[in-house]
Amino acid sequence: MQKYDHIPRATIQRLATYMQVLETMKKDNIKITSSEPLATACDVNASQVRKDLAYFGEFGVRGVGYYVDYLLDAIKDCLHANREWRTALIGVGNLGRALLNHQEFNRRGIRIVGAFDCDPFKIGEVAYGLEIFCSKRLQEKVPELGIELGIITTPPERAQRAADQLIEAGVKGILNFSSARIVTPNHVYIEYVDFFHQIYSLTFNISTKN
Amino acid sequence: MQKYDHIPRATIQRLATYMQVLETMKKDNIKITSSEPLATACDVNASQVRKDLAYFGEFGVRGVGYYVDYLLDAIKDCLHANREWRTALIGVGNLGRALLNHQEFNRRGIRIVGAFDCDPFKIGEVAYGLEIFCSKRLQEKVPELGIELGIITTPPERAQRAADQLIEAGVKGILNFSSARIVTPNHVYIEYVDFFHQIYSLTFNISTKN
DNA sequence: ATCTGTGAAGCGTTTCACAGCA
DNA sequence: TGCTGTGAAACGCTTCACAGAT
Repeated sequence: MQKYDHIPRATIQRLATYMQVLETMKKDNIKITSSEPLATACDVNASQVRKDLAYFGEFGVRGVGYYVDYLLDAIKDCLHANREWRTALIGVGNLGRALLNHQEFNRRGIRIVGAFDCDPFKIGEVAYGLEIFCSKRLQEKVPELGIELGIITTPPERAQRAADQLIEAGVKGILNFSSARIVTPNHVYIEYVDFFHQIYSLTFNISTKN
Repeated sequence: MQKYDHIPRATIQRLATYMQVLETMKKDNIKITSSEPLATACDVNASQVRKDLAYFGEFGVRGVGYYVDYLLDAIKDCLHANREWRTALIGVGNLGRALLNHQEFNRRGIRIVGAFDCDPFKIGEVAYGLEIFCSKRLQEKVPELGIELGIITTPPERAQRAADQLIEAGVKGILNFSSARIVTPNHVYIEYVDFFHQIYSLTFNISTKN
């Protein structure tokens, strides 16, 4: 797929942003765009957009720009966002339930097909159409349901154990919503969602820049 | 506070991570640490930790390391995380409700003191102890309640309008959970929380690195 | 004429290596 | 001796400037 062996992490993040903006353009029936408006919408430099895309191929037409539909598909291919990813969620508390009910996952091909928790009071309950299983059953359920991704929404003190269970069961990537840092082997990717980081970025900037 | 005029954005993000790790150490009754274990826990280089801290001051003791309590306080000061930030939330849907009920906000001094929505069926309802007001009343409520931050949990198509209302009412920073890109004037800071970016980072890495 | 794709330059962050201090 | 704090080197990402394509 890509032409280069290493692609900056920041490029991957931006591709996801371009995807979002292109989807909005598509909805607004915009057929053609170019690096300049795309860049403006994403708060980056126009050559940054072109360079990011160049890591993966040549998706534009010189003198014209980019066909929105085509570029959107191309970016989805780059990120492997154009297929389904079967996913397990561990920790059916407030946040877990909110995510189970979050329609955007389905719309984007992230299919949450298993819900797990270690609280005996929750096990067996059905939440948004999914039976809640004991976390110990990940071992059997991950292969059975063809699960590749895990989402952790447990309290922080249970996050590492949840991760260990996911890893042992064979998932390839973990999205961690708990505030705990987690150790994974090299072949299992981990990403953190901690919006307090962004909040502190706000409080820092507000307080510092006059 | 800080000794340098410009501090890398990445440094701020990492400080938030150090804070998290130090809080865990504090809970585990660890009194002294050093750049090496801190770095390992955060998946960064030890000199990165020292350099990040050096932007703000000298918080360590040569030959000894860092006193956990002291360093934690110092970092909180750097990020202005050691005071209350009165906050408004706009968009009381699933995600909005999950956040209103999220105890971590209180624990960290982010006080959500106003809930707003433009759906007439929701206005007047009480969600987790907060009466839901019409978004139009931000103008009056933001000064009245001393609100400085705004959290947007509306659907994407209403995000810009929500932001405009927050900005006009005088908030200084916005945390946007909707997938829409938002335009703000220079004096209003905006941060995006879009975990699909992280998901795509996972799907990309899983698919690419064999 | 216009906008992409890209080598090279510029710039900012990360890492190194070591002086400084307990 | 051990660990911090820091100038300097290394590195990688971003931006520029322009050749190339329509």
